[in-house]
Amino acid sequence: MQSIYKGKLPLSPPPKLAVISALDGIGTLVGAKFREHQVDKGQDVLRFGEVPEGLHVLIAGHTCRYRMLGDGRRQITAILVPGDLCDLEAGLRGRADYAVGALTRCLVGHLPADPICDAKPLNQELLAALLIRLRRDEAIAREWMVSLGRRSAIESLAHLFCELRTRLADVGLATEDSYELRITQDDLADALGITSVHVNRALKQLREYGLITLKRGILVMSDRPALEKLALFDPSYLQP
Amino acid sequence: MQSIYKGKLPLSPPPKLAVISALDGIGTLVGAKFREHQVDKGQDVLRFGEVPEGLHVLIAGHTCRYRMLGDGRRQITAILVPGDLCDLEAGLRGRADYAVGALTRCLVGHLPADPICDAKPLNQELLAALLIRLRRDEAIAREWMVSLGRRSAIESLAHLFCELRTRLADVGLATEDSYELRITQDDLADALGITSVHVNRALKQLREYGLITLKRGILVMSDRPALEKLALFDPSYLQP
DNA sequence: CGCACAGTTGACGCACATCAACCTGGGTGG
DNA sequence: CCACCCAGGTTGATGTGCGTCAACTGTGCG
Repeated sequence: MQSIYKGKLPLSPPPKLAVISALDGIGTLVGAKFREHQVDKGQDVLRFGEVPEGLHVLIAGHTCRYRMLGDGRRQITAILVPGDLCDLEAGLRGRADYAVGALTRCLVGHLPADPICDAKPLNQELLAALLIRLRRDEAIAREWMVSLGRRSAIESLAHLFCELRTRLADVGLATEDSYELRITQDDLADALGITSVHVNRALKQLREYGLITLKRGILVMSDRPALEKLALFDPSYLQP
Repeated sequence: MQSIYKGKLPLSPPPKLAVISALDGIGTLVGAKFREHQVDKGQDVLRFGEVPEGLHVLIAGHTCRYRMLGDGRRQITAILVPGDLCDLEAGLRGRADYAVGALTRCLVGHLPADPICDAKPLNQELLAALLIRLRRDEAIAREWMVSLGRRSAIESLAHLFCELRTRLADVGLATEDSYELRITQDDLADALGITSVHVNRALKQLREYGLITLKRGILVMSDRPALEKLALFDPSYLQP
């Protein structure tokens, strides 16, 4: 595991190979030219209601899908890791019913034309690969609903840490028990449906239990089995 | 709006025409022979971890997707209405990471062979139709996450009622302000991530505010605009 | 060196959970 | 046809996990 950011800018080469290989079935994309650009923390990759042009692939950093309620309440509905498609199904048709924002400074690949809808005849392999990703996204969404509805704050937090480790390990960005996580407690709170104050207290608990340490953006699972047990984590939903 | 059930058995013809027409793009399915069978309340249409054979279409009644945690906690991750595919993406490959259960007695259509994966070359229209449904399912899941994480109990309940009205109206099973809803408070609780006692109190509040009545399985929205406002309901996520 | 943002902590309040008792209506069987 | 039965609904009393408010502390960056 290496830091993506040395100093201010992500000038150290992001681990592209692993990420690109994560785009397995979407390999055709790699052939296509896609333009990389940097997005600052807090910026939107896709605004709510926008009709996205093409596809956005996250290459380095973390983005999220989120929705706002009129009075300022925010719910993050997905946290994306390198190799993920930010606006997976938004590109399929119509305007997005969610926004995509950057949780850290990140590097995003942009494919201007939409290769799914534009290609005629439809690229079958691409479509199949897309279906697999849609399916995985939905499985993750289901698991988040379980956390939001039926897990306690500390269980939800532990579960999120376990899920992210698995997903990051899939693209070579996590070891067996650690990874880089530079997301603020405010953002974690909006993902878990609680307040940042309570995220802080739950983190403290996990630390006191000797399950994790989280310092300077590096998460270490000191006792991963115990953490997974506390979280009621069953990774089968993440398998292809 | 007519009752599906007269007496004990759903012998009155379910509103098949509307439901079938809801299968728009999946019209090819209608050509195929699919076997109808009845499922009693509480029975599973698909068990957790099972590899589903073919597809299940809900024709009458309500089913749900749900997940159990080891200690008995349950979270319903989707409520399905006639015209919906119960195991939409489960059929695409592999074992289901959720179960599908009947919330009321229902009528389910079963297509034994999987027309998506088996057909070679892939049926493009069918696939496109399936993508649209996947996309809608995911939009609904996102909105549920917003409810679970950021709406109060009464707002979530109101929102669910609004969502179901829209979805049922799409298949001709709801008027502008009423529909049949024979789901128990226990099931509503597991969908909303709260307890049935609290569902009861939230319902009482909505009744006292003059927004709804719910008697003998008939939900009437006495003041739909006010209900939608309370729920922070924006139906755009349900549009195709 | 100091600003600004993120994290930390304590006191207190509320939404929702828990427990337990009681009600209600429609289905069933004698 | 009535009397029972029991799942589901209703209500009150009390407990608690998380929210709110507010002050303070670290830490990275200009």
